[in-house]
Amino acid sequence: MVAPNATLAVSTVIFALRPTDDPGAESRARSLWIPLVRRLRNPFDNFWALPGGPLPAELDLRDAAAKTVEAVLGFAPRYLEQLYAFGDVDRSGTSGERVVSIVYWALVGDAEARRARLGQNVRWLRADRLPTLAFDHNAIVDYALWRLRNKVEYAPLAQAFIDEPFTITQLRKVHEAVLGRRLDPANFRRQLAAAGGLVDTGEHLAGTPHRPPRLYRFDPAAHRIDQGPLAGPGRSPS
Amino acid sequence: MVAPNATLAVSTVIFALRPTDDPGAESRARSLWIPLVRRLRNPFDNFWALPGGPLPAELDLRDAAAKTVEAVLGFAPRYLEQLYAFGDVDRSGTSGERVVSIVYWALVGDAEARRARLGQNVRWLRADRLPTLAFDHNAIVDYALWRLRNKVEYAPLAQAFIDEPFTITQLRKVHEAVLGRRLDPANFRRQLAAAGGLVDTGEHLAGTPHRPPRLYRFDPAAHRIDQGPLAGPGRSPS
DNA sequence: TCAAAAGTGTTGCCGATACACCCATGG
DNA sequence: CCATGGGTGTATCGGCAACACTTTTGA
Repeated sequence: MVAPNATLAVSTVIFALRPTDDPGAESRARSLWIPLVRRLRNPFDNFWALPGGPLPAELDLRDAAAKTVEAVLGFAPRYLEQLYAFGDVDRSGTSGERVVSIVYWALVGDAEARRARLGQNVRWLRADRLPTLAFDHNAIVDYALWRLRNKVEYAPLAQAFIDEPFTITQLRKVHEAVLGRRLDPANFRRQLAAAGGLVDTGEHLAGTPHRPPRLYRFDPAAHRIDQGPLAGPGRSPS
Repeated sequence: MVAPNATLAVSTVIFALRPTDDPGAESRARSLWIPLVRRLRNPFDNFWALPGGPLPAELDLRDAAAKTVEAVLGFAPRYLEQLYAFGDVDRSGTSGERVVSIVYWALVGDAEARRARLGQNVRWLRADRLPTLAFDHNAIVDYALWRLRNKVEYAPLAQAFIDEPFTITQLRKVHEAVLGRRLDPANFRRQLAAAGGLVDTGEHLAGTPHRPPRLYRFDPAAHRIDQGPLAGPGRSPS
């Protein structure tokens, strides 16, 4: 038997799509936000930090991350994937004890995030305009953002942000918010159809000022999202 | 201060290219091999396992993985990247204590691997024909193999297996061994040139029974390989 | 009937593949 | 001069981006 040799923490970068809330932006524009927790002790007292904590002995890593999301927002994430393990000796600051953090990233639904009641020391902050965070958390968020922006282009992640049924344009707006650029509606539609898994409900969204768009769902069987090496089938070894 | 809550281990999947050593195969064919360590105690007594051990308090995660390679083979890896953190509660077997393993994967040079003197309880095994290993190590190796085969197609990994200078064909043979399929020599050459970083030494390899092929190097400045979120520049956030 | 979004069609470009072909050397 | 691998050229295919165009609704 070997003695424990470091504190193991699990933290989570939780992404939600929320109104941009910017003086210059359009009123309906949305962007990526992250809930962060204010630290109440040193090191980094009063700095914002990723939610998380020591790994509970009875939980798998993934379950610990899911539990963090529940604790912060009150509901489960729609998507959850391990990001990276950060464990440099000096990452707790010069005087702190050594902590190895296994970081997950999560996506939560639009409607749920709107309803969430955040605790006293929790606040939503824009993912791309963060202040200096505690520890190495700025670098961690940047990496999670990079991963999200990459993966959304080839995996069906965007569906996690919105409810079913949805219109193609709603899904496109999610992609545009994540990627930060406009996408061609015609080509987006074709790519989406080619990827498979899209199911036409036959219904249409009413009340728009223009032609009513079709409403779609995703086929739950097809295109399950890979969330790690043991979650196959998907991109992982079969 | 929080009490340590689990044993943290670092293990490494070390890939080397070695002669296939198969009755049916061509004499010059090569394939992927991994050094494994025989366990000398329960659980999984006498099973083969990935090299590694508890995280030393004074080492970064990456350095711990590099040190494992040194300990097993006697030299440093040419490439090293974090693979995944495995930490399910029951992964140590039903009776074991909980261990969270942060797994790295490494590539080592051809010539160095040939010279390596393995210890008593270490042996090279074919990566794609492994027996049942200890713990969840079969799944880990499969995931590392999947990652290697993916990444070799878009990142300059193959150079890690061979010495400079090299011929295009030598590099192509590495790709073919890793991917397990033939590649078109003409197209491989063009893809490689388009990727950039290839430097013609102006010299030629003599002694072949046919037209002497050109010898190349890689430009060390260009195309540094991304080995994680903090190793930029590369595919990570800049 | 007009504005604007939904949805379809068409074209051109670029990269990858397949494969024809010439080059250079040892035997 | 022949066999063999080194190396270059080229036709074709398919995916993707750009954008023209038609459809459908509310106002």
